[in-house]
Amino acid sequence: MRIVVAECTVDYDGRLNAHLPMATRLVMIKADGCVAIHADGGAYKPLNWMNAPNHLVEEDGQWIVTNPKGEKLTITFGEIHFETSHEMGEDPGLQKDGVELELQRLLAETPGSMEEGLEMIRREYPTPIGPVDLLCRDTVGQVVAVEIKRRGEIDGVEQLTRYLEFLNRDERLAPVRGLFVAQVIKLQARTLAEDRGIDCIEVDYDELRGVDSPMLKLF
Amino acid sequence: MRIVVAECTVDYDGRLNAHLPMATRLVMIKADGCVAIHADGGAYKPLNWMNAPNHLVEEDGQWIVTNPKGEKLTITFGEIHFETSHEMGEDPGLQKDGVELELQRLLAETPGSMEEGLEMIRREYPTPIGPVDLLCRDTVGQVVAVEIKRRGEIDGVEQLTRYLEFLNRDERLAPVRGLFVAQVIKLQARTLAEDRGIDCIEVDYDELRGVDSPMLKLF
DNA sequence: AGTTCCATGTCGCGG
DNA sequence: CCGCGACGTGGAACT
Repeated sequence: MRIVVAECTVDYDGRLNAHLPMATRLVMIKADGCVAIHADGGAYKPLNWMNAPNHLVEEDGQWIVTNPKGEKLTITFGEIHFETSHEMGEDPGLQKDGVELELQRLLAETPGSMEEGLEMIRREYPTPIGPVDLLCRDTVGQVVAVEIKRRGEIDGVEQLTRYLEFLNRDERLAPVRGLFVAQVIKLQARTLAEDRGIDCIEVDYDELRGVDSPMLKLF
Repeated sequence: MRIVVAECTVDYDGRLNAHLPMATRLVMIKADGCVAIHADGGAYKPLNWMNAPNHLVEEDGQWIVTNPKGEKLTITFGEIHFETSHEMGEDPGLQKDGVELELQRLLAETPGSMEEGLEMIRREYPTPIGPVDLLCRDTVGQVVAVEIKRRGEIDGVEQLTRYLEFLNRDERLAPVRGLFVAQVIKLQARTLAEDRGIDCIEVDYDELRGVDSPMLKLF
């Protein structure tokens, strides 16, 4: 990784056009050739960047970065305050825990934890406007469409409503009932859901992991 | 801005849990206190980060970064290869060109480019739930509500649907027809739109700019 | 401060 | 490779 702290102006010409006036910034070039220009504040997102793969030409106090998509980034340097370079090697990568897919997997394994006696028909059940997270059947034989979110907001209710509309056109399934499941459901989402006859359930991630644990296999 | 190149492990405990094994990385601390950890490849996005405002405690080869939301980032250092610090001052910021507002302006000037004979009634036509991008009238005198996006997705169709619901309550306008315009319209959005009787049109930005160009003023 | 919506989103998965 | 949806979405504009 090459690191430069310098006065510079930057011009991006690609999906849109953007310009940065002369100021002191950090320019970072990673081993794979991607370039990022950071200000000393704001956020983790750089002011401007070019992702790999791309081609870098250095000339005359200017770097011209181009990529196969036809985007172009031009960095014009003024005073260079500092420059260094380091070999860092491959990164082992990030390990994540506790995201939506995990939640869906856990619930698919124990549908009864959402509602007594609920049974899985299929995960990711396809509709013309996208897959329903879970399709289940309840104790009286009615089909239940389940939408799972980590955080239950209005968008999720809208999504489930659309699925129900399509599913209910299928006479082999209708009438289909909706079930909105999340770790936390916001009041507005709950209100809208209940207004549409959709049930809401909050689930606890750690508890689910417990229910799902190998411990149970002891009994 | 403080820049450190070092061996480190990182643990994030907040909206989810994440862990980075020991490896050489770049740790960046900006003047506003935000922290980002970069590998030497991938994209511009850091492997892990904490946005301002937050609180940094240095102790014992460890940095512990916390924020008011209760998130916590722990960086544990091994060998430190390099460290420096620079004052960079306030950044003048990015100037952009060619986003959604521009698209709306161009289409408002040449409504006929969306549909033959279409005429503008008003831009940003107000409704109780927000302004409709364009309100037009077609060749047979019917009112047309236009929603413009750079990328046409399902959310945009929902938005237009809500507008139409309100507009059609106004007997001076009803019946109002919907028109969904974007540079690219995704299949699912198109499916939903057409299911609701909303027409979809894809427009080309460069072509519009051409139609709108000062060249035309020569004739 | 809370909410909504855009983004050069990025990222990962499945066809 | 493209399409599609989630994301610690982030970040800005607006209420």
